[in-house]
Amino acid sequence: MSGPGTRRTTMSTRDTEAAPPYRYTAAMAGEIERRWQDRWTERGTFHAPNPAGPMRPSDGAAVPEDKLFVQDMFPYPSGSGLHVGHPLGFIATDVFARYHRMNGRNVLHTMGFDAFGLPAEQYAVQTGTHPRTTTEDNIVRYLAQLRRLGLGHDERRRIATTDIGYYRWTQWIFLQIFNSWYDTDADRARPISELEQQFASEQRSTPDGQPWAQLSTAEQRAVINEYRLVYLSEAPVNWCPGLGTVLANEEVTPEGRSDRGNFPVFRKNLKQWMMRITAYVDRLVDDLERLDWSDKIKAMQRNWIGRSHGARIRFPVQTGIGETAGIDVFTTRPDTAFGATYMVLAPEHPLVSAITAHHWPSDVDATWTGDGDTPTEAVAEYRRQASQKSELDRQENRDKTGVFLGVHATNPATGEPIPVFIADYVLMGYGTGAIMAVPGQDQRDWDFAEAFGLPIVRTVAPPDDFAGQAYVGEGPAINSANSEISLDGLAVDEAKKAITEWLEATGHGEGTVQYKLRDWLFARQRYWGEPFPIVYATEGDTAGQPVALPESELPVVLPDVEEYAPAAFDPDDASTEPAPPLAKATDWLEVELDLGDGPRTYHRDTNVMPQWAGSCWYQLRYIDPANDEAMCDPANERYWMGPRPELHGDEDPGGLDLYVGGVEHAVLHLLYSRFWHKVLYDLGHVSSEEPYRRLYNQGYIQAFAYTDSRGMYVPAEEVEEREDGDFWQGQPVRREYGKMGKSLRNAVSPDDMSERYGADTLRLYEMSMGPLEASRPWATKDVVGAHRFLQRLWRNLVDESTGELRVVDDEPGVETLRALHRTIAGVHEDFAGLRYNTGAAKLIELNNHVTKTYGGRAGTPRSVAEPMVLMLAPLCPHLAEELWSRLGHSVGENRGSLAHGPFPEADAEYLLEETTEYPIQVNGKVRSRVVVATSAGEDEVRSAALSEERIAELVAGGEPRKVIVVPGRLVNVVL
RNA sequence: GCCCCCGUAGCCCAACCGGCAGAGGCAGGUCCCUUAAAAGGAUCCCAGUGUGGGUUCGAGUCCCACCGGGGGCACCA
Repeated sequence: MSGPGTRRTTMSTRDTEAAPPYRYTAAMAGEIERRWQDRWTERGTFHAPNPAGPMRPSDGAAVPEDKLFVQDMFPYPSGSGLHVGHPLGFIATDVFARYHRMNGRNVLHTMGFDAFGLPAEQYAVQTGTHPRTTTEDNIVRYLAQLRRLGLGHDERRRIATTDIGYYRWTQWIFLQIFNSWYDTDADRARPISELEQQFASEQRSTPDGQPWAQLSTAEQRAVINEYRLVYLSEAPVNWCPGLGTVLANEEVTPEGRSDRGNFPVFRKNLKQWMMRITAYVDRLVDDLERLDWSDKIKAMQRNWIGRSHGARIRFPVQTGIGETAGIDVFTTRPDTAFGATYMVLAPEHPLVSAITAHHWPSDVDATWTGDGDTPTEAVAEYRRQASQKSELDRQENRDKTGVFLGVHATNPATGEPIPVFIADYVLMGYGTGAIMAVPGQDQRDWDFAEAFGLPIVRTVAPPDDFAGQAYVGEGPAINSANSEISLDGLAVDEAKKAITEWLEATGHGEGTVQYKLRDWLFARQRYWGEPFPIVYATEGDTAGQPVALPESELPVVLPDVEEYAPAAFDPDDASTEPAPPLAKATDWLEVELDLGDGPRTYHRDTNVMPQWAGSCWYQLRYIDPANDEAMCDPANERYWMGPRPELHGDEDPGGLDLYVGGVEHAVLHLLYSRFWHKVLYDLGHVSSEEPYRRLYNQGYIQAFAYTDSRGMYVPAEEVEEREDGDFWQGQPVRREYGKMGKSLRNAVSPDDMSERYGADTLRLYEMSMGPLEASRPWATKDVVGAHRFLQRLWRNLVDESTGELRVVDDEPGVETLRALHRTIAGVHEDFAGLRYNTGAAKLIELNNHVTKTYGGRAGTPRSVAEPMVLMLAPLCPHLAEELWSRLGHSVGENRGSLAHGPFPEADAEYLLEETTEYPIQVNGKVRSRVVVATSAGEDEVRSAALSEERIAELVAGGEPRKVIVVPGRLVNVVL
């Protein structure tokens, strides 16, 4: 009889017979891991005390001055759970936190959830399940997966952005920003009340000059609203019918589609909430220099902000009805103004209609008219065509097109008339939407000039051997003089300075700075997000004006609604309008409030905040998660995040000590978060000027994926790698490489790896497969190497057949002590520098030495075993705790846990060898070697090398030209 | 098109300020244990650093050009 039951019995009997009973197997690892995870929870091992509030030390002791705040970019709890790529950063921060905790620092490390977001909402739309239910179920699942990895989080500090107790403070911060304005003189945000005082005391005059006191309440409010850091504006925004919401610029891809979901995005004029991030633009750029971030991320932020210095120049032009208007252009090259031979406006430029001529000049060039009978006609047709071009069309087709407006402007530098065109290579969204075209020094202008037969004048002399068209490099100015000024002969920088002074003196323009960054569109017409703490009066002269709720009205809780969907829109239908789901929550919508002028009826704002809101400030809530009085006690913020110039230099902006996450948030989360933090700093709520002092971007774990002959993905797990190729179920498959996930059918789950090897093995493998910042391929077959190492280490300390400790009190030999202390010194450096791959290699090397030396003896000397276990602990904490406790540390301080140390210190005595072997090179090639005392001076080493037999032979009695001695390294004899 | 990063053994990766190319793991070979097997033990094998120049006593490391891979930006005035 052979049923499934019989078979299983046979196999398990075999297993138990085969493996010694006390071997470190996956089953034993699992048992050890669960046991220590329970102990850590019971004992609150990773609870980090705060200086103030409920988390201050229970015995009244002061918190250690030496602290470390480590943070991961918190995950969105998706329905598909974690794959082995996700925890790479989580494990890395855990190792870092554990290492520093063992070295006596007070370490804050926890993890929460970025739990508002589209997937739960879309699932709700499909199934009717409340997004909160889906979200909370997913969080439970994530927590189980995270727990299994043995992450040493302070679980008291977990938050989810969807917790009402959390988003109450997100709303509070919104109100702080709403109730602030940017004082450009003081270069900081200030409370709105101070602006009101300035108006009331006439220290500041109103925009139209009317005395403040004569304005009605509604008028006063309207004036104030224009200054707020959050404001409503009617402007072209990114409308995404496919998502039913508007989006921020940062959420739209270069192809003009939504970052999430890849739906088409249309420009549409809508009234929307904006955050005045542009007020902080200079500080956001300049303070990058004070941050310990990779150059790559800094470059991406600088790029996005796009600050360029240049000048604004006004070109006079006659309108169609004979009036003089001015076309403002922005240029980074005012020095080339003498070479501006024509002008171009963006097709959407507001001046176009006003200045377009009614008739073509008699001598008009046929290629300039776009086949229109009149300029008006040609312009209308060109505008129509331009509006229909998608972003992609624009990028793919870079042939220069445009039409002449039939008018000329005057180049203020030369005084010459120059023709004015519209062309779609000039964008309305950047600068002033108009350019002076300088074909001699700009390739785009050159291309257009060639297509339209326009004159080209060089104003910078290219080098003699220059063979290109437009010349954008350095060189002396030429052809650049009028009766008042000459730039000729000046270098580019000098010429810019000189012309800018002349422009300012003559009123033709002025030096200015231009940015690509635009204000942050902050509202979403979705359900699953934070409601705005804003209401509007329904009657009276202030009706329709936004009014901030007082703090006492917080939180504004998200109401339940019948329909979660914003509305079903055709993703390609640009004519649709946002229809927020909250507008349908009628009971919630209307509210009776007394906001200072008696009870009145208000209706609530129906927008919700974007997902980025909650992640803008979560580090502050980790610090003080249970605080009901404030988002965060200032004493706690100062301790965990305050500047420490004595450690980090005078320019230290403060912020948490290590932030690890993927590079994909370079211009979204990381920019928004810095902005909010700076507002909070200006308003005095935090002592740090930046949220994240040090940022480290981990690489991605990718994996091979396989497609069959039809191009369909097959489960990567089941693919056989053979010498003649890769096969799945006998058929050949093609190998690809990409992100791990469901769509490529190549995801590997951490639970599965824990099942097969234990979480410690998984942790060790992930940390040793390469440097943290590098992306690399996952290879399940390699995991066994990490497991074997742990088995060997276990075997060096525990008898596999009896379970007895095999550790002796003998003194280790000097070779072993040298190996040990070299390892200790190296591991310290590697762990502190996040180089876990080399740290792990050093531990394996030491263990190999121990195996070789003591494997055949009665046991491993305790004085080697203990430090080895302690050094392993940050990487493989469960196994290390288990061995540490078996080594007899089960009682006493820290109740036998090594989580708080000690961590071994290297003894300098064993780091230096008594003798050093020097390789001896002759003309750069190693010919021999010689052993001398480490303490030997250069001369001794030199003579030892020269008197070495083979070298003496090669030198053969002559005088070497040169002998180079590199102390501790080598000797090179040059003949 | 422009900018940044990376090319070291069959594979993943080490190599400090330029100083003996190899720490570690996978795969492979041989042997041991074993009726057999491996997630056991021992041991061995493997490249001259993408290519071509240059600087240097000496280059994986610095410089130049090119090739290949990855990423960012892209008609930004």
